[in-house]
Amino acid sequence: MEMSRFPKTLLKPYEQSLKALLSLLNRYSSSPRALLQLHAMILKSHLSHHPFLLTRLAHAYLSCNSLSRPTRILFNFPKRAPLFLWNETIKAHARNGRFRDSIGLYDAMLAGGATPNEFTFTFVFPACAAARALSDGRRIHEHAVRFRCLSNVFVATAAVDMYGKCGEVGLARQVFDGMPQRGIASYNAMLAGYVSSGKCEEAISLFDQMQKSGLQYDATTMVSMLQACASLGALHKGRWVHEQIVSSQMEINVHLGAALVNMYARCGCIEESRSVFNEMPRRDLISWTAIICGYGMHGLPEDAELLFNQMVHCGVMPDSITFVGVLSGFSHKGMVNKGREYFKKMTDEYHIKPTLEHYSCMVDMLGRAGRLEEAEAFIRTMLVDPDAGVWGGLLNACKIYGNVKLGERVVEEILRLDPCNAGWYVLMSNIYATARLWDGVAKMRLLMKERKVSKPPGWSSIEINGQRHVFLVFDHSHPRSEEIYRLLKYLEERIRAAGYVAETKCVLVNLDEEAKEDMLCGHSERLAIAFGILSTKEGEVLRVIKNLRVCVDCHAATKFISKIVGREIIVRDANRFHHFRDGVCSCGDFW
DNA sequence: ATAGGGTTAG
Repeated sequence: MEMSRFPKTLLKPYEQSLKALLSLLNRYSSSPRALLQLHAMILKSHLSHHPFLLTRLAHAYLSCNSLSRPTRILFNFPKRAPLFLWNETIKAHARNGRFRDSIGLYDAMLAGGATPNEFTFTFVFPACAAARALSDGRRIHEHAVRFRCLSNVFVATAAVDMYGKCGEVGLARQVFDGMPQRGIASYNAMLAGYVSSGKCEEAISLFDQMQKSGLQYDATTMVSMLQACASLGALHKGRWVHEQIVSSQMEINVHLGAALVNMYARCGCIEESRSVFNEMPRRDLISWTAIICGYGMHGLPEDAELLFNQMVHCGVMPDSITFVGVLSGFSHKGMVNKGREYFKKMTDEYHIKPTLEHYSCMVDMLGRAGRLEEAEAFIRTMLVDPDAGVWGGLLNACKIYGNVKLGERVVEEILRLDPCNAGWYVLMSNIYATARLWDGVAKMRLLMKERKVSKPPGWSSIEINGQRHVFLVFDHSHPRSEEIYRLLKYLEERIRAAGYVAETKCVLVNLDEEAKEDMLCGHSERLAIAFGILSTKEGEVLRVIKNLRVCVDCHAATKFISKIVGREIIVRDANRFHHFRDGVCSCGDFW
C-alpha cells in the first residue's frame, strides 16, 4: 500500500515546503494514522505556526471524526483562530453526538471575541436540537437575530427544527412565519415539529399551505404526513398521501414504506398494511418492526410471531422495539407462556436489556391473566426501578379482578411516582366504584381536586367522506346531534331486546341505575358509531378512533350493535384495536 | 482554500 511508504516520503527535507505539506494533507486527509505523523512533522518544521496549514490539519482531523487534537489546535491557535475552524469544530462535535461540547465551543468562540456567521448557526442549532437544550437554543436564536443571520434560509430552518424538537412548536412557527423565503426543508422541519407534539391537524393544514405556495414536497414531507394521518386515524387522507407518492413516482424507500405500513395499521387496515409491506422493494429492521407491531396492535400475535421468525430467517436482527411489538401482541391475547418465552429469548438470545416498556407488557399480561401475585413478584425482580406505567398494569388488573386491597397499595406507589396523571385517580375510583365503596370514590375525587389534576376529556372520532368528526362525552355540538341521540335511543332498545344488559358499574358516581344507564349512552364512541351508521351506506365498515380505553359497557354494547346493524365496527382505543363483527369482538373480551 | 438547514420510519 502507498500508506506504508508514507513516512519515508515525509522525511525528505524538500518535502517540507508549505505546498508539499498541503498536498500531503490532501492526499492523506482520511487516514488518521498518517495525520498523526504529518502533525508531528509540521510541529517540528518551521511551519509549526502557519495558520493556514494548521487549519487544514485540524480540518483533516475533524473530517475523520477525530475531535480532541483539532480542538487543541483550535484553542492554541497562534493569534485568533479563523471562524472557519470554529465552525467546523462546532459541526464535528455535533455530528459525533457531543452536543453540549458543541454548544460550549460556540460560547468559547463568542467569549474569544469572534463574530459568528450563518454557518455557525446552522451547526450549533442542530446541537441544541439534539440536546433538547431549549434555553441555549433561545439564547442562540437571539444571537442569530443580533448578528443578522436569521434571514438566511438555512439558519432559520435550523432554528425552526430546534424549536420543534424542543417541543416549542409555537416558537418554531414564529420563526417559520418570519422567514423571508422558505425551502422544502423549512416546511419539513415545521411539519415534523407539529407531528412530534401531536398537532397533526396543524401539520395537515401546513401541508395544504405548502401545496398552495407551489413548493414541491419530498419523501421527508410525506413521511411526516403519513405520521399525522396514522396518529389521527385519518385513513382517507392517508390513502390520498399514498396515491400522491405513487403518482409522483417517488421511490418507496424504507422510510416511506415503514410510514405507510404504520399508517394503514394504525388506521385499522391491517391487510392493506400487509400488502404494502409485501410489495416493498427493500425491507429493514424498521419495516419488519412496523408490521409486527401492527399485528400486535390488532390482537394477532400469531401473525406477529410468524413474521418475527421470518425476519430472523432473513438475517435481520430484532431490537428492543421489535420485542415490544411481539410482547404487547401476546399480552393482548393473554398468551402468558409465549410472552415469557419471548421475554427470555430477548434477554438470553439477543442480549437486549428489558426496558420499562417490556416490563409493562409483562406485568399487564400477567395481571390481566389474573396472576396478580405473580405480576407483583415480577415487578420485584426488575433490574430498574418500576415507573408508574409498570405499576399501572397491576392497578388495571386490580380493577378487572376487583382487588381493592392490592389496588390501594399499588395506587399509593403510583401516585408517588406520577401524581399529576388523572388516569390513575380515575382507575382507582373505578376500583372503588365497582366495589360500591363510595367513600373511596369520594376520597379519590377530593385528592384530584386538592392536587388540581383534571381528567383528560374522552373523545372519539370517525372519518366520513374524508372529514374527521370528533365527539366528546355527551356532545351535543354536532349539527346532526338530534338524529344521533335518536338513533342511539333506538339502538338501545334493539340491543336490550337482543340481550344486552348495561354494565352500570362503569359509572363512577353513585346514582340510581337508570341515571347510570343514561350516562353510559353518552359515551363518545357511541356517538361516533351512531353518526357513522347515519352517514354511511349499508354494510360499510365503521372505523372509530378513541383517546382512552374503551369501557366495558361500550364494548358490550358495540358487540350487539355490530350484529343488529350488520356492520363491521373497528375501534382503535388508547391501547389496541377491537374488530366488532356479528356480535363478537376480535379481542375475545380479553383486553 | 476551506463549510450549510429538514434524515423524516417502527
